[in-house]
Amino acid sequence: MATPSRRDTPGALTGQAEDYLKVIYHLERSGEAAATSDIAAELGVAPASVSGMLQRLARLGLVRVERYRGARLAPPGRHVALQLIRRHRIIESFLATKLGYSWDDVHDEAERLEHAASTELIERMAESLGHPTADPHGAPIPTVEGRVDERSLRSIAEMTVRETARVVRMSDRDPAFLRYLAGVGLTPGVEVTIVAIAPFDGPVELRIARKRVSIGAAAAGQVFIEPV
Amino acid sequence: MATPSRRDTPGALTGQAEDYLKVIYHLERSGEAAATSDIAAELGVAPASVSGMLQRLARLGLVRVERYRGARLAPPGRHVALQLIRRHRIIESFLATKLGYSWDDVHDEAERLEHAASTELIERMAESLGHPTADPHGAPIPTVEGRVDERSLRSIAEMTVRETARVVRMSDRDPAFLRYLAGVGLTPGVEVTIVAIAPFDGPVELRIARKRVSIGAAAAGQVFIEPV
DNA sequence: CGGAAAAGTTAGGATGTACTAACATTCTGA
DNA sequence: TCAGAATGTTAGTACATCCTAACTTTTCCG
Repeated sequence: MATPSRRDTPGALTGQAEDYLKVIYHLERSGEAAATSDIAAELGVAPASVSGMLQRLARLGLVRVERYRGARLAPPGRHVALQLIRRHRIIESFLATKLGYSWDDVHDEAERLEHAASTELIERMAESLGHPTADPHGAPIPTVEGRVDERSLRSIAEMTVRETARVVRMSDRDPAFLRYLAGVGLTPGVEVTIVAIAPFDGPVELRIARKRVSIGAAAAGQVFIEPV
Repeated sequence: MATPSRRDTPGALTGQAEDYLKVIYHLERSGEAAATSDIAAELGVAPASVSGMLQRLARLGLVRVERYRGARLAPPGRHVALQLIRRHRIIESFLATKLGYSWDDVHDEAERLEHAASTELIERMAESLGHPTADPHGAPIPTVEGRVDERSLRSIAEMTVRETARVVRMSDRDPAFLRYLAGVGLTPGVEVTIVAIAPFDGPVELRIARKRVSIGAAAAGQVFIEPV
């Protein structure tokens, strides 16, 4: 009856500590070390809590911290983060494909399940989905070995007039944003052509499957594309 | 990125506290208040830890404790326990039916997921299964309102020679025990007829689908039946 | 360049949960 | 019945995590 620990790998971490590693992973993608205040903002905790946790994670060999200068993942920490991201994206795919969740609604559920699901469950889900390589928002799913295609993609905001490209992915964080995108027809896989770009960060007008839509510059910067 | 809390209902409990309520629910089915040491044994914690937790749960109005005499669930605690059991059994059914888990292997996974899954996920699973009323081990699934058919069933050990009955359920706790039962053909739904009962708690010989098998008295006491 | 603002850390405390050791109560059997 | 066994509780401690308040370091701008 006691809740069994999920951890199949040695060195059990709590879900909290795991979340820190995931956040550091994402922040670090900018190239800079993850800043204490950014981690705090991302997790919704006080900066002081982050300082404390970073010391613990450093003691465990999961991150390298330079005092006053932020944190970077050590290889074992990176591995944990990548497996968590794998879990997250497989769960999102499963919920959307097998349980009728809409793509804007899968994030929070996955955020909780990724800490509780066993590796066996994750792999069974992956198998029942035919081992997908991207989640419903187009984010690439790391392999069991921790390989992931993290090319930095161009966004719609970086396209030029008359250019055509295929939408690859978008952030999964804000359900309302995702619903908006789906509403105007922007989902992974569709082709878009830039019709016009208003100056001074103005809206971008584009064609999606014969329809004209106009989206704000901020939104355009959150939708990533690749050459057709 | 912060792990969102599962709790849709007010008064969030941790998974640990929830486990205590579930254990008390099961122990209380005997009619007696749940004893500190029994709760401790079930959860794998020290009796002192149970005393502490019972005080907290009592303060929250979830259990009623009589010092030195054990705990009983208060109505709100009973509700939490029943919903947890509903979650557990729906998850077990889902894993077995939709993800190819074997019935002896679903318990631990469900034990962790029941604390992390949202009510929405549970209801989507239930729906995709056609709203099952029993889990793979034959245990009844409480309704959303908290109703559950908890008749106390007779076990094979209480049958008499030449009597025939249908297997309804068995304990889901020990995977090896479940594999053994499946091996001799004892699964929910099959009919058994008692051929002989050795005296002094000796083995019970029975016929299952034309085959003769002999099981120990202890095992016979763990397999529950109803009249055909 | 130097002081104020921003960012980060430490100190000290709260909560939930666990432990062991010591003490208290209840049960049980001769 | 009553003493020892069994059971339960309290006290004191530990750890993970959070907080606020006070302090330190870094950054930035006039």
